[in-house]
Amino acid sequence: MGNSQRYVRVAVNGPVRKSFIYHLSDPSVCLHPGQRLLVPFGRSRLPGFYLGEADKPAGFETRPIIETIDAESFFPAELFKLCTWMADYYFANPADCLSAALPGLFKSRRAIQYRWTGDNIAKQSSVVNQLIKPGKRLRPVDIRELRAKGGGLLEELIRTTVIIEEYGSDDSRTGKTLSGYATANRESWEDFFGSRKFRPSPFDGTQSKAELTAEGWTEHFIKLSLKQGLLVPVYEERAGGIFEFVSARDDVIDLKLTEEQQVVTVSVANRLGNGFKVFLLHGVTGSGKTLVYCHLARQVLERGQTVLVLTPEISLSGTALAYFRGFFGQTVTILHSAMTERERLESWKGIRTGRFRIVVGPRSAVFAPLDNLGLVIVDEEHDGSYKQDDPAPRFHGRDTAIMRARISNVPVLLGSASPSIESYHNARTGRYKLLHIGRRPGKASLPAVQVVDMKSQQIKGGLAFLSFPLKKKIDSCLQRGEQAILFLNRRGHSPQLKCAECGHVPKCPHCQVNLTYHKAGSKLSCHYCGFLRFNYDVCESCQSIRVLYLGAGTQKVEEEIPRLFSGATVARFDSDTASGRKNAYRILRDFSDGKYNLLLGTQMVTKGLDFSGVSLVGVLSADQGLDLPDFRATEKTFARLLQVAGRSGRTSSGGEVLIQTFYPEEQVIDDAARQDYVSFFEHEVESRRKGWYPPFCRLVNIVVSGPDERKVEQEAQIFAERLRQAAQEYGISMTLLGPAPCPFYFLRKQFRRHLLVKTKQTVKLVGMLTSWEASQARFGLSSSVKLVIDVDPDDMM
DNA sequence: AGCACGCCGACT
DNA sequence: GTCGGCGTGCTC
Repeated sequence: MGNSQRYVRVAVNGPVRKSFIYHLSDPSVCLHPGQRLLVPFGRSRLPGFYLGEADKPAGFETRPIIETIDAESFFPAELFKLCTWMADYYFANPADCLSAALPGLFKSRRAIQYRWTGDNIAKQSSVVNQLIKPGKRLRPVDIRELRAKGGGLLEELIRTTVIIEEYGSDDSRTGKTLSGYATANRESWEDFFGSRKFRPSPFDGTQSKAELTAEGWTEHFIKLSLKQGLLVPVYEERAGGIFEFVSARDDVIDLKLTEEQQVVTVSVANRLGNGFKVFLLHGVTGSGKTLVYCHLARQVLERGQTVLVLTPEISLSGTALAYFRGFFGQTVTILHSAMTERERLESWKGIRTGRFRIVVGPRSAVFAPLDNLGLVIVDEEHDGSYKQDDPAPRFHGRDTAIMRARISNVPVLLGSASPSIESYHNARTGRYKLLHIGRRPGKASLPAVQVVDMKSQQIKGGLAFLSFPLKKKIDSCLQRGEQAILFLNRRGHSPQLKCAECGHVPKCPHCQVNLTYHKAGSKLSCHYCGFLRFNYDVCESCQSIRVLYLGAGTQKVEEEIPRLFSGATVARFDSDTASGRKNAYRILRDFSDGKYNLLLGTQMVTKGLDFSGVSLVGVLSADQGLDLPDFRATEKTFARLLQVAGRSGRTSSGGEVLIQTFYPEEQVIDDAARQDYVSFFEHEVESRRKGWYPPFCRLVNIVVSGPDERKVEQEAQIFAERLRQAAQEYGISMTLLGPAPCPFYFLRKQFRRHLLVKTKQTVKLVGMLTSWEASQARFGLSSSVKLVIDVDPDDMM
């Protein structure tokens, strides 16, 4: 052997953003980029991704690959290229990027399962006290326990086949998903629960586990009741899956394109098959962008190619989805956050095999393994949910989609009623081709918008959230038998509790932000970390019972509405009422069927909803977020106002919108009221130019966090200093701001400082960071702090 | 991320 | 004297 060894580069998941070199014990094996391999890593064995061949490394001995996990690579060449681009651009671990492209059921670490075999019984009893059932899976606790005993015990047990490892590349579970439980035996109910502290009533129909938990059931009681035969599990039939929530609009296929829509369609269609180009479609709300997408997609299919369509996160509402289903029936698949892992896997397989030729989904759908791509569409391209910021890779779905189109050398169409400043700037400067639709089809016209100054218009002694003009409008809307949408970007009951005697405000012990009062369950909740506190009746500081409930969230407004409007039936639509896959759909369907005449909600009501009965939209407060230290605050406010206003009068003429604000003189409010995007853009782009923000530079946000504030500050300072030096050595010109406390400087028990880099040379900067980190683990920072690097952040909170 | 190695304080 | 705290460094 010796010199004839074959060496390969492998990426493994985790915070180590570099590849590792192994040798193959069988040099004749054929590997493909992205193929999964099992490798020894430290004292454990991990799945990794094959990146390519390598030269014999100097300075260390390589270890051999244990085995290949999959017989082939799941990454077509173009997709592999996209993932490595993502790793390079967003300063991410290539393994994390590749993992993000695979269905959850494949996900590396969790895919490894351990099972007892029943071999070597003597050995078992010497290590584990409990009785071992052969074939039984080890629970995570068991594995942790074995690891804790140390000395390579787990490895030893694997070597002696007491335990076997399984690397599922596919799962063998039944297709059934548990949807909840039903009451099975009412007669014995009283016998069992009669003498207990916990005495639930039998219930009709199926209750999900979450619903039962809300009523006080514990895991323990559910298990006991199943054993006693009081409850039975109810499984969901998978057939149909997600589509039961998205009814196809059969009528759309016959809709004629308007002249404007036709022009746009032809412009993009002419580019099909002629290489990469970015189009930006600026179309007013309700202008029928989705219809344009469908017509284009049809032409792509006719050319024998496939289409990738990205939509913002929670578009379960699915106007877009309903259109695509109506047009393309079974050739379109949807990737959705509400899908089960199993459904995702099915969908993913169908895309690979070519059964589905159109994919509609949120940012993660950018990885859809489509072959022979012909067109990429990004709907609502300005939407913040395209940026992933929590787990790495912290990528931007829209920008990644553009890169995907570039790699496949096909056109990409971005659409929005309020394009991001970056995209519109690119269109203005000629990098993108600008297309425009200025009119709604048919008789529908843009709604009339009125701005109400809350400084003078509050009902005296009444409710702070409702002005007299809005009250009157709602009254007459309901009298006409029409529907209204009320938008309030704040969930819960009261965002602040305050002691009337000492002024004390209860805060989250982990995050130092005000706790929001939720009436249901009488609890205080932290909207950042989920911290809960029950039964806060007396001030924790002075024991006074005079606690004031300040401000208004959707819950409080919902509660006040019946008193304010006789005959109002209100549906609340926020993440508290619309959680779970069915609730959102149910609320929207009922509103659409006219069961309610008011829909009150947060962000969620602004996106893509299409109700013909709605003639009034009330924005209870336009100002939320305007005073946050966020360079995108204005842009987000404008987009939100335009979106929500667009829900009004979508089929009839004469829709109305009323915006309540404390800043009626602000440019952004005025532009939103006139629905004048170009005016808004001109002002905003000028302020970005002056402040040197994107699109005139790019941002990299670096967050240092940890439990010890002094340490965090100290390490952030050290990092800033070294970063400055390194940038100088590499000849990178940049402006470094900070370190400064993050806007939320204390979250989840962690103190946070951030550094903001403004530069035109992100690629060079990220390259520098990569080689720095490769030569010095964790950039030489103490491991008592965590470092997160976010390239092109959406916000810097 | 894990996990081992190593150098200082509270115990038998 | 040793058990064990968690700060530091490494994983091909």
